[in-house]
Amino acid sequence: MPAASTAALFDPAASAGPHPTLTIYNTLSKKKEPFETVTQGKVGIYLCGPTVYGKAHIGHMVGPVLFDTIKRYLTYCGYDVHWVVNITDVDDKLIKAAAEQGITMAEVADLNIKDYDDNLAALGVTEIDDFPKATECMGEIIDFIAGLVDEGFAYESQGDVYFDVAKDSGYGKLSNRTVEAMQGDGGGAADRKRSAADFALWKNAKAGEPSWDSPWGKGRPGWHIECSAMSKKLLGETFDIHGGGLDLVFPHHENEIAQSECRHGKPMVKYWAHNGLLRKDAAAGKIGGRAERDAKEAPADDAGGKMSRSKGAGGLADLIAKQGGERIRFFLLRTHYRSTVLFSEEAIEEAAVGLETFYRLFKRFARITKADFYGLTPPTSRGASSIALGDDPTLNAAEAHREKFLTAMDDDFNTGGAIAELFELARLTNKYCEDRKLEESADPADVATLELLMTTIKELGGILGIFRQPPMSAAGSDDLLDKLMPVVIALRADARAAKNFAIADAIRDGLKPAGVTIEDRPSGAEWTGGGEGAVEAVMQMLIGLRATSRAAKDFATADALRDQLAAIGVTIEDRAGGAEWSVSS
RNA sequence: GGCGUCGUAGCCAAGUGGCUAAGGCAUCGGAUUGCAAAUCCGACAUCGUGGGUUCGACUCCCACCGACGCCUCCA
Repeated sequence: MPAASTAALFDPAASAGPHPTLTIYNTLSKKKEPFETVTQGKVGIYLCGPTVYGKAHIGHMVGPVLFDTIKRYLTYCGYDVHWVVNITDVDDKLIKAAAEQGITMAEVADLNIKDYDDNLAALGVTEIDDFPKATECMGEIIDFIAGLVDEGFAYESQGDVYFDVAKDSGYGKLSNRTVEAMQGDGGGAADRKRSAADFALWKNAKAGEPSWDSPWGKGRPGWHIECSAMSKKLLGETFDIHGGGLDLVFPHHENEIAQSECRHGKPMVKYWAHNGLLRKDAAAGKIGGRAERDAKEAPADDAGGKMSRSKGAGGLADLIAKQGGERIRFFLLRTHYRSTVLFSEEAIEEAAVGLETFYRLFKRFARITKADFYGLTPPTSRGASSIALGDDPTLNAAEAHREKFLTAMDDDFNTGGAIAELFELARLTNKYCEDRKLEESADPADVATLELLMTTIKELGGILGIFRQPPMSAAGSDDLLDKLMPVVIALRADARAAKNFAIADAIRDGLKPAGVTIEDRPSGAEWTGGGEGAVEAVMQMLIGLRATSRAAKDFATADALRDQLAAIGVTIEDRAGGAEWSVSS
């Protein structure tokens, strides 16, 4: 691959022209294009964020996770990236929600912004530079509209201001439609518009609505204008990448282009990048879509089992609390961003099985080297691989996988293809540990090689925004379980040493209902799992084991069990109807 | 109706005009293990249907079938 070396050498800060290997799909041209920035070395990204009238759903996270990954990758490639995500905090639905809840629109917004931020943090979305709110950019918005009116691209009508679509010869180019083909009836404001396709830049305030002073009287901005005004303010009149869900192509982004390009007389955006939408199942529409909302608002007639609104889906925050953000992020990144993804908890859990392979490898690394995977510090730029090609076939293979990972990312951010290389790297590393029997003895050279392999995994995982820190355990940690398990393991080790495999196996099997798995290692057993109800299940297993031992007159085991539990403050009392356990504080 | 996207093994999912069609999950063998688990090795697809272009297509074109999105708020 001759391209790899030149790609590694390309320095966006120092070199002009397109990136030699990186391509990005552009919705406007409908093809992949070489990536070339507006300003040498710098990238401006604008992502349409949420309208914060309600709690976020999983669909709202696709764009942020994707663009967080894109920013990480571009930064890794040497670009100086500035990423903006806007918050729409003035809108009909917010006004409605405020009225229903008896609080102000700003309070509705604050509540939901908090929820949104928490969700982003949990998914490892940490790279957003600016979070502008529409209400905080009112001056820029009004100026923008005034400019359009002055130049004849917009007109006032009864306190509203509309964009005059007929004045924009390019209108429809993003969503590939003609003004004639627009079938809308113009909505409720049709009588105030020159054409049904015209859209509101400014809406006259109705009584009791939040409003701002403007040259056209009190009112508030239309939906699309804030993005034109805020992107101009923060990224300039022409910037590099504009993102959002595919459902925003029309009318939102079409209207943004119309406003900005008529106002500035130059292209607004170089690359329009749209992510695919999430669906619940093959026959359902997108998550959070109209069909879903209609179902939610429909009267509750559970009788027929219409659609799947019952199954305790819970909110996004609940999902994150249950699954953990890294699983969700990994799940989203497995699929190409422009694809539709069928979303379900089962699908997340299946993806999580693969993720566990990495977590086990991290533990294996710690076992061998006594070092913490999360403490490794990989190179942060593309040109600086930690691996130098040489005679070691394992390292050479690892570097080849690294190159393939980067090639996949270069190809329109193909995270799915990139993840495959991560698995290859894990396999290679496990095999290295296996072949060299590193768990038995590892000389410094072996450890050094192993560290290079693990560092590469950390480096590439970091680009995807994963493996940056230990994942939160699925259901929170449980102190008592942490104390209990060493006792269980010691008990089992004794049994194994005494070749009492019946007891050893009974312990391991008895742990399954608790969701706890034991893995025997030369260096001792390790356990994973747990979760809600695990402590009770483990205790019941121990109580059962003790009863069995006593019945078999194996008082040594029974007593050892009770004594060791007592040592950690857990007492077992034998009662007529069975044993009870309690914790002394 | 208009404009788009998509259809790859049991499931999820990359990718390519000709070289072994990635990877994950599941399954089945083998190594390893007291037995397991984990790990490693191996097995497992001719790419929706029908045509066309081509020396050659899963990859390009056409038609059809099916799914989904947008055309109204929407990540």
